[in-house]
Amino acid sequence: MSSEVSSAGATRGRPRSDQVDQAILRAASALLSERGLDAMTIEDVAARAGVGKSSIYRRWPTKGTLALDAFLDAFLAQQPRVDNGALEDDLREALTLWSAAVVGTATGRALVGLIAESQLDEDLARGWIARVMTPVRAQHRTMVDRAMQRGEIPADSDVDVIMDLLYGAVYHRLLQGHLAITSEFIGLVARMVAEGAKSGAAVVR
Amino acid sequence: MSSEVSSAGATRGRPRSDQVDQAILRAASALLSERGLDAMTIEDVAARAGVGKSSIYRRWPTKGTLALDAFLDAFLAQQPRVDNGALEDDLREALTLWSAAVVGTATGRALVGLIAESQLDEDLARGWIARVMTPVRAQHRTMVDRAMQRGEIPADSDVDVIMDLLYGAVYHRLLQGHLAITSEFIGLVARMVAEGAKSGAAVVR
Amino acid sequence: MSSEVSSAGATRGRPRSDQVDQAILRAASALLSERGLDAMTIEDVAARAGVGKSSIYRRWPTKGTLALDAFLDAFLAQQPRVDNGALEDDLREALTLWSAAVVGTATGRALVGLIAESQLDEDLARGWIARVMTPVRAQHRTMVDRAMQRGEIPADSDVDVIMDLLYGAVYHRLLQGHLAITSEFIGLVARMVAEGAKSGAAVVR
Amino acid sequence: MSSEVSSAGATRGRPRSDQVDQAILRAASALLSERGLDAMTIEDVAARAGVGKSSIYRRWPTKGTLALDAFLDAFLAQQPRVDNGALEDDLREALTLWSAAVVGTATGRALVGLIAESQLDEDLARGWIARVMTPVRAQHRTMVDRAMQRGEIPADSDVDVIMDLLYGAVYHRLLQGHLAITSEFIGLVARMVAEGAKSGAAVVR
DNA sequence: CCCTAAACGAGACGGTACGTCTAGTCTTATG
DNA sequence: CATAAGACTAGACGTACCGTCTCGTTTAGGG
Repeated sequence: MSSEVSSAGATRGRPRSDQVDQAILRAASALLSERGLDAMTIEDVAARAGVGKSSIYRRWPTKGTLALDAFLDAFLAQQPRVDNGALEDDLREALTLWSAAVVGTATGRALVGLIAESQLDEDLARGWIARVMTPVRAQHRTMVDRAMQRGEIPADSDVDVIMDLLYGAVYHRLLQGHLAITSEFIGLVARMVAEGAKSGAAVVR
Repeated sequence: MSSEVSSAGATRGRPRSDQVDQAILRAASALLSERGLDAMTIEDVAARAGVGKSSIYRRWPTKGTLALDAFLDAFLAQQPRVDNGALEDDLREALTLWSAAVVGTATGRALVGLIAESQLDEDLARGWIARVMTPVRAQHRTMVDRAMQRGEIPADSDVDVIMDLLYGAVYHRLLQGHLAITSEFIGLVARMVAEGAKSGAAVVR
Repeated sequence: MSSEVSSAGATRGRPRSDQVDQAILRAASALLSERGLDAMTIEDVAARAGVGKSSIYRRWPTKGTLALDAFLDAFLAQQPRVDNGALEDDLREALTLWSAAVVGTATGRALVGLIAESQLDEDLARGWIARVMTPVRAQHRTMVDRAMQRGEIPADSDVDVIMDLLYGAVYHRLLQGHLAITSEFIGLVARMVAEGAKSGAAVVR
Repeated sequence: MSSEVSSAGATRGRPRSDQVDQAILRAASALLSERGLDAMTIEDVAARAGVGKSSIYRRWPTKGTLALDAFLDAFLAQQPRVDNGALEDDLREALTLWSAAVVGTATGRALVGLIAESQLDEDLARGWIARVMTPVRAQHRTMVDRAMQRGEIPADSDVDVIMDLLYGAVYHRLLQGHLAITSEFIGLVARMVAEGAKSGAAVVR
């Protein structure tokens, strides 16, 4: 978000300080965890980082985009690859790891806040898709790809739909809060999605 | 939300005016549709309704709860019962109706804003579950109940999980915005959920 | 400046609080004396008065107009009438009293700051003329009027010019700071203006 | 102001560029005329001159001192010597020329802004006296000196007082703005000062 | 002819105050 | 008592400049 590749080699003027980058991200990350996105103000971040407000606005256009970068520091590579040889097992394990990272944690509260904020902040919405959704889906998509290669599910399955069902269910409970995300729930979701996929239901006819 | 039953019959002083109730709701509803929840300020609602701010705060504790009431005016009974004799058809039709009401409409924007806001406003979160989630789910749950009675799916299926998969998928795309909600998508979701349910995957073992 | 006569008797809404008025003026006055107009910030005034910034902006459009009101509290009626029976004596005493109030005092620094600020703030410039220049000149003008009635100076003298010469000289030294305002200087100024007036030089031919 | 004589002959390193000097002064002068001293920011001057901010700060400690140099470019030698053989005539002509240069002109606005700023900037105040007041007064003082040599006014008159009366009056109207500077006003001022001086009123007894 | 120290442009840096906005509460006069 | 109006404290917003500080890049003199 803050990275802008200089087209030419023209680096004129005083270069941005990495220390400042780090100080801001650390402060933002801390406040995000402690108080949530809503209570994280730019002014507090600046004060906590020992930085002028303009140094923040120079780098991030909105609170959300800053929070996204701060969030990624914590969320980075927290979703490891899994491979159990069977689709249902892979799906269950992926969901279990996801829920461990997210349910009842500071990371989870930050994630929910970012989704809420991204409804209002177009920059954030784009960044969210590009830097969270896409990588995480790419990572998890390999589970489904392997199942297709194994012949466990049809080769022409719509992977996106499978992943939307899988993650949609847990995000739904996380965001609406109408029911708890238990291991039983995760087990049922994984089994249903796997069964549905095996039956060829995800093939576009 | 706004109704507070006076415990005794003691109704002293000037009674609350229904006209004021209506004026506030009409103004809130209009602003909600026009500009979204975030840009709908209590001050604007008061001005548009020709009402003092305190008359709003007397009735609703937060912006979100007011917006919820305003939203329900529009959303009320917009989700009709369907019955086609086959689970997949019922699910597809329900999703289709839901998406027609929500995708790209003012109602949809309001719905998304309310979900976002409910992450910050506990009163709203409770109201949202009680007054939107619960009724809509109850209404749609009958589709699954009928399928169980027909023997189309196992009698001990976990209906909540089925519904979370069904609605989770579409809410996911609505909130994350990573992919469009097309009729193909709806078709695949309905088919996969129906197939998964039929295979007995939703039964708690 | 802050007084606005309500055209009708319509006093709707919560009335402005006199306590707030006083608190703001007291704080502004203190800061004006301590640090001068330039270092007197609206934020400091609000903090010192225990008042929201908007309560200041509601009353005064600019820092200058607030400072003017604060200044008048201190300057009010500090320029008493004098009457010695001879124009030169009157002029000298008036200048002496003025310089005592202004040279090397907090009031003087405030006065100089206000004149400087009034070059940038049209509202303040108007207020300064209406509420400082005009009253003070009216008060001192009586000295010249009496001299005309006595026949000491021609009856058709231009009183404005006489006063501009008198006060112009001391303001000049006060603002330019090129030379000190001594009692000798004041004596010479008073004498020259009195002599010039007696010689009929101030009569428009 | 910008000239600093190097004590030894040690002029090592890259010498200051005259082009830069000129570019800064030209930009400052333009902005000073267009928008006044208050709206002339160092940042704008640098941008307009195509110069780094540090090149300005290297030469001038404050905005005021820069503005003074910029002002002098325009004001330089704009106040020519006059000699009519009679004090009153000389005074009137000097005031007339001064008012032509200053009343309602960009130069006048700059002058007023500089006087205002010099109340806050000690460096500027010193520079103002040394580089504007003193030269202009020295120039105009010759009028009074000639009158003394001619015997038109007493030889022991206090020339400073005479000049403070003369210029005090017009500066007063210029800065306070309570009354216009008309040719009638100038005529009366010149006559009164001349008459007062002739009567020996400016002699210290 | 190279060396080196200062000037140069650009622009980042920590600050500060601005004037605006909204929140939610409080205080009037009027119904 | 409810109401419309609007003042109240509080505090974040995003902007604008300040005066200082790094950068990489000239540009001259002195060796």
